[in-house]
Amino acid sequence: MSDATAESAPSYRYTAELAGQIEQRWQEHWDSTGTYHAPNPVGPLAGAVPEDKLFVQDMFPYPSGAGLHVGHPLGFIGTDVFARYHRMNGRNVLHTMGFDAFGLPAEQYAVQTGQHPRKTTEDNIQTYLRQIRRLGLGHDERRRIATMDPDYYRWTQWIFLRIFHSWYDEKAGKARPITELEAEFAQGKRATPDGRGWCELTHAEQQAVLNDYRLVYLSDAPVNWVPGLGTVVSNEEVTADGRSERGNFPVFRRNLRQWMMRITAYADRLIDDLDRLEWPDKVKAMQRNWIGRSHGARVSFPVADSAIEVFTTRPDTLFGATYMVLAPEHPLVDTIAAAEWPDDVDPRWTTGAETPGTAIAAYRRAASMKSDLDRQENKEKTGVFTGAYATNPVNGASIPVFVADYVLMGYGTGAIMAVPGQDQRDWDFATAFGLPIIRTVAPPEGFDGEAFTGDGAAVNSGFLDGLGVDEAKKTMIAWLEENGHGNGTIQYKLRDWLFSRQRYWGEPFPIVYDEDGTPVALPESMLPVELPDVDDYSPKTYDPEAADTEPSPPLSRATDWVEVELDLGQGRKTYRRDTNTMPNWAGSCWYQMRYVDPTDDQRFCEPENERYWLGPQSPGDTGGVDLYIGGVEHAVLHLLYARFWQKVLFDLGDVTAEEPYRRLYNQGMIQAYAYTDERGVYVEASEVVERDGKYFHGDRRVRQEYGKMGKSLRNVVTPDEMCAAYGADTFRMYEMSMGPMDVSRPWATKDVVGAQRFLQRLWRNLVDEETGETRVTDTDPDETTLRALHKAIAGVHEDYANLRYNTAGAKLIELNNHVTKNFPGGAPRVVAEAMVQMLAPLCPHIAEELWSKLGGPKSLAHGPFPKADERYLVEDSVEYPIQVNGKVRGRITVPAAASQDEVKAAALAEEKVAALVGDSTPKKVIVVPGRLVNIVL
RNA sequence: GCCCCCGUAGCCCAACAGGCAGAGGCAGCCCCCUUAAAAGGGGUCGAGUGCCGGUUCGAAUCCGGUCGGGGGCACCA
Repeated sequence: MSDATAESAPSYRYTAELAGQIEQRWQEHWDSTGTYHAPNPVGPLAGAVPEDKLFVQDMFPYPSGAGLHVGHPLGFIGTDVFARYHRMNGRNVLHTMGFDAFGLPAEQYAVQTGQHPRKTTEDNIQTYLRQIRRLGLGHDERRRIATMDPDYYRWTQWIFLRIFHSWYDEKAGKARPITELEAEFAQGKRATPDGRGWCELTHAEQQAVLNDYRLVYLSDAPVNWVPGLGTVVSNEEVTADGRSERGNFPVFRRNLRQWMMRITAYADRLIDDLDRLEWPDKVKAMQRNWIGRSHGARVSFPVADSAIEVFTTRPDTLFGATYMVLAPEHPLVDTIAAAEWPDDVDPRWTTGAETPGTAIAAYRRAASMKSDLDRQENKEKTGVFTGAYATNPVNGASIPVFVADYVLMGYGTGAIMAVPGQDQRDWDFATAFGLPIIRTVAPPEGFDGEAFTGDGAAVNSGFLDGLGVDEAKKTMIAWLEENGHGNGTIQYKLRDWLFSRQRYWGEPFPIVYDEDGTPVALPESMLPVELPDVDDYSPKTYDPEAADTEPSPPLSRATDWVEVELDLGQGRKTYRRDTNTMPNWAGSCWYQMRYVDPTDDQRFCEPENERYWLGPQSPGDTGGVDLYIGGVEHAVLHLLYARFWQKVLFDLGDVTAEEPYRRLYNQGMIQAYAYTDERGVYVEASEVVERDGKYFHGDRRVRQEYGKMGKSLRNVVTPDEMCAAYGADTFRMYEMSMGPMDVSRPWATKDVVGAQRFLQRLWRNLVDEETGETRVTDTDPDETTLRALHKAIAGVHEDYANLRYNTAGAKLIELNNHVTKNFPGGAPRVVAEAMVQMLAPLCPHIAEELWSKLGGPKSLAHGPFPKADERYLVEDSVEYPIQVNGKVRGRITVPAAASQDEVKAAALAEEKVAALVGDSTPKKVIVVPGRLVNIVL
């Protein structure tokens, strides 16, 4: 048998080939028997549902052309193990995966090749499906969805209309149907903006009023226009240096008529409800930071006939406001600017210009030409005096008003009161311009910094003197409100969500415009509004720097589609369709609900099914997906938008869950080494060898880098290669044992063999490699083995439940090593069965195969899973290490039931310890039950 | 600049809630099987927890400082 070639491994050794056969066979079996179908309470997928359910979800992938590398499935396998563990323990588990199918790459490919994005995307989806099927993921494939399917985006459009037909009632603190607002106007319960009666307004005027309340509304406010992409993008899609996240093009602020989602109405709830979620602190912090709630006051500073409104978080420092600053774009700049400089003007304030007017114009021009990057990198304070003076309301002081670009139009009121004593930016400006600095909070003794931002007693502040910062703020706000100079207020960084894109490959808006240009919502019966075919998929793109260009979306050129004749209740009329598409985030804002009811054509999700899978599980619970795994890169965008939609639908009574994702878990990134040669060109990482700590590609010395896996770095390893070389179970086992799920770590192909060897050993303990027959025995395992077994069972339960797959795997290896060592003739049946059951969540195929070899009745997918017997978890006797002054000096073994005094006596009697203690009396003897004894001399 | 996370054998990682630093894997070393080979079998070696200080009978674990790595935000008033 052993004298032939390399093929001469025993016929039933668990090799990659055998693993592959087993895996394919079981995948087909699962498929054909619908093993992972999870029944719904009602509807097409209805079945008998256990009360105990679990909804596990992966952040669904955008199917890119490159397919998956080994980093992608980490989370997919993680959710699968979790799902399998709970399914085996009797829960009704919903786990599936769909595709975030709209997106720019397919559209760009279409622009280049003319291939319809749908075709590209469908092909890519097939690749993804092939790859994930090979991994043996237990998905309910009946629930697969793709956001580009009209059956799916019909409901995305439907939800858009629900939001469109709603407004936020601040008093009630929730969204309500817009018809109720309209009724309030019509009944005169609510005044129109200009005081006319509702009936006196034209239809278009009425609609314009309602537009200002709708949760999704048309706005002419400044948006981020990216000529290089030919589209606008949201604030969240603009990087810190003012460029587009996609394509890295310059972004320009332009006033364009666009759809906005009134996410700001939910700012408080989006922040406050974070406390109710089981999410990583890091993600919560990022969301809080993004929403940026700050408490403070609005204060009005009179200047000539008008007044400058400022927002400040430090009203307690008002007495130290020695000047004011307006953003260059602030509308009041022109109003208040003086015609001439005052006689004694500081030359630093004028930039040498003849008049304030010319100085301001020059400064504005210079500011507008500075890119955001320049403004950021160059923090030198610049500015120019307006020639005007404002009055500080607390003390009547006359303070100069400047224009400076360190104040941003986009935050607060675009104007500030400057308190150099308590704000470093103001300090810097004041120093550069020779402005007075008044401290209003006493810094601690020995403070040698500039602006002091800490807590302390108020000074130079009239009626605030002596108060701490918090108390002083309250007192000042009360004073401002009493005297009509301002009021306490809350400011947010969060802006409304720009919701239109000038692209082809996205959801069309279910909106048409009438002859007045008033938007009209299409009735539900006309959904979906399907994407028309076009000749040219590209929006008109421009020179990236051409700020003054206009968006021209591809749909606007589908003239037959744009112009429609419809009867929308006023007889047949011609309307124009909205030619924008929704942003890529729309489809992922609600997909968990469609997973629940993927084939329902009456509702986006049947209420009973929603309540069962996503509803609150206890009073105060937010509801939502039980476990949501994905990368931390979606911390703000997707997760904030999805929470917002969820809350609107909750307010409208469409869903019972207040939050989409009750528990969130971020998987770590699998990174990899990459190598560059002397020219800096990447070489194939798999061909690099290490010699004496140096790296070589052939004979050439190469340099090692560490980072993401990517085609351009030539360091991609695919799950396909790994499955071919080792089998899917080995690959799964390896990925899960590399470390905790949330830790990023380097990929190491050479380590995969460890997982392979484990499975081979386990297989060999149960199966004769020569004959394929089982070799389990019916002998009763000894006490030690039973203890090892039940300890493993208890530990593995806990590890699986807490996503600690690396330690669960280690415990299985440990147990298997015990079997190898103690049962060379084959594993005792009870141990073998439990081991296979415990292995199943991690390595489902080999577990199924072994289970059936052991005579298990059917698939292991729904259990059983072993339970630990308490009897074997408690020890009869315990070994105590004896420390003398904290160092281990000896050991004793005593019955587990021994009292502390008995343990103490035994410890002191121990030979080596007794020698050390000698005649002296120990100061203290500490007995930690079950752990150790420490004798302090 | 502000905020957050992480530093344990050559490498990836364990150590429940302060209690014997090691569960597991890779690599190394030794032995076995083999004409030979290894994705074969058995065994074995290996760090005092980045550094300094504190609390404690006892610190990888808690506290303060410091160094190194990673991430987020960034003229947000």
